[in-house]
Amino acid sequence: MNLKQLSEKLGLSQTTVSRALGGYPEVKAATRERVHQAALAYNYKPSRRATSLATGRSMAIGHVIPLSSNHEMVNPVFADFIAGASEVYATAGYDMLVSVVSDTDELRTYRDLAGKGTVDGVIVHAPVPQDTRIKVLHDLGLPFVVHGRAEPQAIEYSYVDINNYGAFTTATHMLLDLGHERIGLLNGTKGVDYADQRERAYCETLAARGFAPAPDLITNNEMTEHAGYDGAKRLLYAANPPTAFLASSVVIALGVHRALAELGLKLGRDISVVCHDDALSYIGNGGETPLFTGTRSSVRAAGRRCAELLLDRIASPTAPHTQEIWDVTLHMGQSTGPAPRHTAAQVTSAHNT
Amino acid sequence: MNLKQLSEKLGLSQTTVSRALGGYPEVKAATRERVHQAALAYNYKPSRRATSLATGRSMAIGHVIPLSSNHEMVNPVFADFIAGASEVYATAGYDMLVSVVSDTDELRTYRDLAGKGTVDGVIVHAPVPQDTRIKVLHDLGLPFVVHGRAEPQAIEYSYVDINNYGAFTTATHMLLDLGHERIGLLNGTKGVDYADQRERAYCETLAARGFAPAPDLITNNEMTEHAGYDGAKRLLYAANPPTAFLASSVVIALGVHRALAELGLKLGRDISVVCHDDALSYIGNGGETPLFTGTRSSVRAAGRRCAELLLDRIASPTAPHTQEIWDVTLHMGQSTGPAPRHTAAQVTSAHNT
DNA sequence: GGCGTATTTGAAAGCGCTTTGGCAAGCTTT
DNA sequence: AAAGCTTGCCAAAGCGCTTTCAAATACGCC
Repeated sequence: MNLKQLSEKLGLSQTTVSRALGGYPEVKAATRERVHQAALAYNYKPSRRATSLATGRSMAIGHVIPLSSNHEMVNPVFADFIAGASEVYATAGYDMLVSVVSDTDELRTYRDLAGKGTVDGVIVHAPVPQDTRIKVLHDLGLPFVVHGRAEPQAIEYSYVDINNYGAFTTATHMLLDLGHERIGLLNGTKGVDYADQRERAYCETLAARGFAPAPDLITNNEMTEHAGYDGAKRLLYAANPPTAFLASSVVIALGVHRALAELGLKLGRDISVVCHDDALSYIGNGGETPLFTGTRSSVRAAGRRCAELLLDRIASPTAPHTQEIWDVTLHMGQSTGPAPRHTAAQVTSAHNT
Repeated sequence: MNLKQLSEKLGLSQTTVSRALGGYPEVKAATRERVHQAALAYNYKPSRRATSLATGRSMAIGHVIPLSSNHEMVNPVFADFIAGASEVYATAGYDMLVSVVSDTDELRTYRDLAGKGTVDGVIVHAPVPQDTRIKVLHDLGLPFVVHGRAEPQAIEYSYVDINNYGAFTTATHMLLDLGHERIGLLNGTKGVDYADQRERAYCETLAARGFAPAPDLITNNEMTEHAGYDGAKRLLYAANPPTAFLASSVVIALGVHRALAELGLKLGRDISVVCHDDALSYIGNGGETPLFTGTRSSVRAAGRRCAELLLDRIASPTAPHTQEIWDVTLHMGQSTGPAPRHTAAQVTSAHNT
C-alpha cells in the first residue's frame, strides 16, 4: 500500500493524506481522523526511501566504530554507548547506522556517508589529539558530536566527555592517602585522549605529592581482560613491584584480579586496585559494595546525551556548540585498603608457590 | 554535485553517466573512463536516497537487538557478532542498521522496518523456541537469517548455529572423566534455545553415565560476570557443593573465578571450570594455554556467515534455505583438573577464613 | 552500395513521497 | 452586498536516481 493507493481509497488527494499523516494543521479534524483510521487499517507506512528523497533528510545517524587494524578488537564500551544512543534515536524516529571499519578506512567512510547522504549526522568515537576527523567532518558540513575530546582543535565542535583528569587525580590521591607509594597505571592505548589525560593526572598528582612517577610502572595497551592480566603480572614480577594499581577500565581490573588470584595475593589487602568504571551493563561492578573501588560514569548515559546533542545540531546547525565535561564520583568497593608493609617479599614468596 | 550536473559537465546524458558508473556493458570503454575520471574529480557519489527509491532496494540490513526489559542488559556477544557481519556488509556495499529495543517492542520494530522499507533484510538474534518473530518476518516477506535456532517451526528458514548440545555433552563427559560427580551448570536465561540445548545435554549426559542431575546445581541467569559470581558462590555455600562448573560463557566463568578467589579456592585444582567460549575479542581467553578450558567458536565468524547467507537470500529469495550447525572443539586451558577428594570440608574451611 | 547486426547514446517515464501555488467555499468585515 | 480572510483541499512539480524503449552511428558482408 502506497500513498497513491491509500488516497484513492479515501477519495482524497495525496496531498491531503500526506498532510493529515504528517500532522500539518490545514486538514479538517474529521478528515485527519478518517485518514489515520485508514492508514491503520491498511497498515500504511510512508516509504522511508521516498520520504528521504523528498525531504532531503535520511533520518539516520552514523556511528563509525574503529577497529584497530592490528588487534582486531571491538571495544566493549561501544555496546553500551550505542544502546544509550539508540534509545534517543528511537523516540525521535531516527535510525542508527553502524559501520565497523578498520581505522585506516575511517575517513573514507565519513566521506562516503556524507557524499551518498546516507546519514544526517555522525558520532565520533575515541578521538585522538588533533584528530583529523573533526576537520574533515566540518569541511563536509556533516553535523557531528564527539564522545570525548580532541584538543587542541582550530575548529569549534560539540562534545561530551568525562573529567578524566579529575577522575585519575582523585583516584591517585586516594591511593596515596592509603599509604601506597608505588602505584602501577594500567592504561589504554597511548595517543587516545582519555588515556593521555589519565596518565597526566597520575603523573602530576604523584609529583605534587612528592613522588617521582616511574615510567616502568605504566603500561599502555588495549582495554582487554588479557592486557590487564599481563600488565599486572609483569609489574608484579619486576623488581620493586607496586602495591596498588590504577586501571583504566573494569575489564582491565578483572584481568588484574585474575593475576592476583594466580599469585595468591588478596585484592584489597595485598594489592589495591582503583579503576574507572564505565558502568557496563554486563560487567556490573555495582551493588551495595562493588568489587572494585573506582570512579564511575555511565557510558550509556553518555551515549544518550551525545545522541540528543547531535539531533539538536541537526535541527539547528548554526546554534552554538555544546561542550560537556562530566564530573565523576569515587565509589568505594572492596578492592582498596591500606598499603601493606612488606611488599617485595610478598610477591617473591607468591612467585615461589 | 548530482547526476544531472555531472552529465552536463561531461556533455553526456544522465543515462550514459549512470550506466558508466554502474558498470553496465553498453558504454564505450573510453567514455566510461572519462566518466570515472570526472566522478573522481568532482567527488560525485550517487545519492543513496535517490538510488534506493529508484531501485526499490535500500542496501541496508537491520539488526534488532533485544534489551531485556527487566535487566536493561546488552549482551556483549552482539558487539563481536556485529563486527563480523559488518565486514561482509562493507564489502558488499550494504549498510548496517542497528536498533536496540526492549523485547516487547521487537515485533513492532520488524513491522516498521518492513513497512517503511528501511532495510532489505534482517538478522534475528537470540531466538526462543517457537519464536513468533519467524512467522511474522516470513509473512512480511522480509528476508532474514537466524543466529541460533528456534525449533520447532512450521516455516522453513535459514540459520547458523553451533552445536550446543554436542558442546555441552563433550564438556560434561570431560568433567566426569576427571572424576567430578557433582557439576554445577551456570546457564543463560531459560527459554532461550541455546540455554535449553545446553541444559538438556548436561542432564542427558549425566543420566547416561549413571548420575542423577540435581536441579539445585543448575542456575539460570543473564550472562554477566555478576551472575557467574553469585551463582558460583551460592552453589558452593550450599550443602554438598559441586567440584566443577559448566559455564555458559567466559563472562560467567570470570565471575566464578572471582568467587573462587574470594573463597580461597584454586581454579583447576580445588574447583574445575569448563565454559563455552564465544572467542570475544576483548575477553581473549586465547593464547597458548588459555585460562579456561572450554569449547570454542567464534561469534564473529558466525556474524560473518549470517551476513553472507542473508545477502544470498536477498539476491535469490526463492533459493532453498541454508541451515548450518557448527561443531565446536574443546580447548584445554588451566581451569580443569582431577576432582579433589574432600570437597565439602574444603569449602567450609574457606568459608570460615 | 545496401542491408542486417552490433555498438553506443539519449529522452523520458517512473520510484513514492513532500511541498508550492492555486482555487473554491464559507466567514468576516464595513 | 462587495471586498477581504480563513479554511480545506487539490494538481502538479520536484527530489536524484534507474531503466525501458527508441534512435543514431558504426561495422560486416554479399
